[in-house]
Amino acid sequence: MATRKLSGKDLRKLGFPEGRAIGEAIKAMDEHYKGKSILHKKAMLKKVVENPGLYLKHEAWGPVAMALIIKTEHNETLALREKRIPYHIYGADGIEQGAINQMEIAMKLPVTKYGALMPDAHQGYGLPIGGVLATENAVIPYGVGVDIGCRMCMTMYDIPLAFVHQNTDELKDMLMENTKFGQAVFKRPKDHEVLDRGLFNEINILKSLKDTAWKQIGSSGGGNHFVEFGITEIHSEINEFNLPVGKYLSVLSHSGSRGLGANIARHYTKLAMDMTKLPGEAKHLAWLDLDTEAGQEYWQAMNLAGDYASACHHQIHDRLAAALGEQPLALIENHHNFAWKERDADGNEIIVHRKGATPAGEGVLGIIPGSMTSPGFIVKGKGNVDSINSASHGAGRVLSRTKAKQTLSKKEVKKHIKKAGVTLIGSGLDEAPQVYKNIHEVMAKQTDLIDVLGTFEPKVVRMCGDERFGEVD
DNA sequence: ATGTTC
Repeated sequence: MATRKLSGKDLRKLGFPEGRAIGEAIKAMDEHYKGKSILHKKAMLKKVVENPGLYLKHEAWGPVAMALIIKTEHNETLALREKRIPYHIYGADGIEQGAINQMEIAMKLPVTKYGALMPDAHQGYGLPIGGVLATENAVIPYGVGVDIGCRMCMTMYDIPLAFVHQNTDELKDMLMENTKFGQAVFKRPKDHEVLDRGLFNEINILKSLKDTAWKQIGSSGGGNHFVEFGITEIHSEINEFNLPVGKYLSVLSHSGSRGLGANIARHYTKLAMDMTKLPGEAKHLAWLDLDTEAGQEYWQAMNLAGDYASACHHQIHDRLAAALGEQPLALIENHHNFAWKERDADGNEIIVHRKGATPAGEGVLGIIPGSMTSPGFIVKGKGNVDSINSASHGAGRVLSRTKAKQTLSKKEVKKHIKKAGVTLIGSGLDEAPQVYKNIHEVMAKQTDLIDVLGTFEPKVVRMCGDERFGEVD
């Protein structure tokens, strides 16, 4: 039987309204009706569009039915508050206007209770990167971000530092063999408990993502993600790791939840935008009420993506620990791009979105990376209410990716990296050290938010991209 | 950020 793909036009003819239902139906046919005849598909689509209520729990047609029903029931646009709630900005003089504008809009949402802008802030989608937003009983998918549960992880080892200087090539080989960037994945992915979670079989969108999750586990992705060897220096005799003051060979990684988190983010953002219509300038800040099924689903899926991101880091560090032939002395990990249930000063529950911001509650440990040629910092939160217990998640960009490619020269960047004594695999001009703010200046803006326990100096770095670019001549 | 447009 001939089977061609049905187009959006075909679906409109069958009575599908403009909007997300068409996309969901095309996806459902791709996933569940491949090989079925055109007549069969059309008959099924007609039944769903005429009576979506019957198909809400259907494995294949549930998302289509949901999109059809939402389309017809929720259409009123909600108004923003006339006046924004006041909020703290850390290091306003170093933050681009676009990021501040986005934060001002977020502070006018009817669900917003508190907000703060971190010193590494820059413009993003919806909430700026470096934005912290506390809401009441609502979660904003784009307040969390696309790379759900993206995080930092560091392990420290009892290995003489001379090893770093004498065995650069060996460390490079370890990174080449034990990390995967871009589209690359491991031929034999390691199993992990997170892949066995029942949730993968309970939520439709997760069913379709389980395979991707299995394939990509332990990989790093692209963009600003990295895995690097470097030297950690512990400054204080009193530290959470019970380590003597001194220097330690360390592994530092930055990456997130890969395709799993990206698809969860995309799916629930669309759902939120259908359910919560907002004025144009605020549309990407659409939220899901936590009392709704969609809100509960997102919350569970977000937490799963966070656990998956953690599992990826642990596999990266497990592989490198095995390559080094040592067990780590200590492990530090913290995530950003996430929403947490916390309490405000009055004891009320708030939903705290940290989109590119580090949790910094009292005594909470975290890592704030600089760039590949400047130090990162092991920090301990002070629990400052004005920042909603948060700090920056890095130095922040000063050059956009496009600007970086236009203005920087490969030769100059390579020279700068070589001069810093850093060995680089991969990367590109858009991730050159020059695209980031001076980390020392950023740290100076947040002394009220965190204490510094130690520093990390990158030595052998791997990022996504053209391997020949990173090679030092 | 992402098998980078339903």
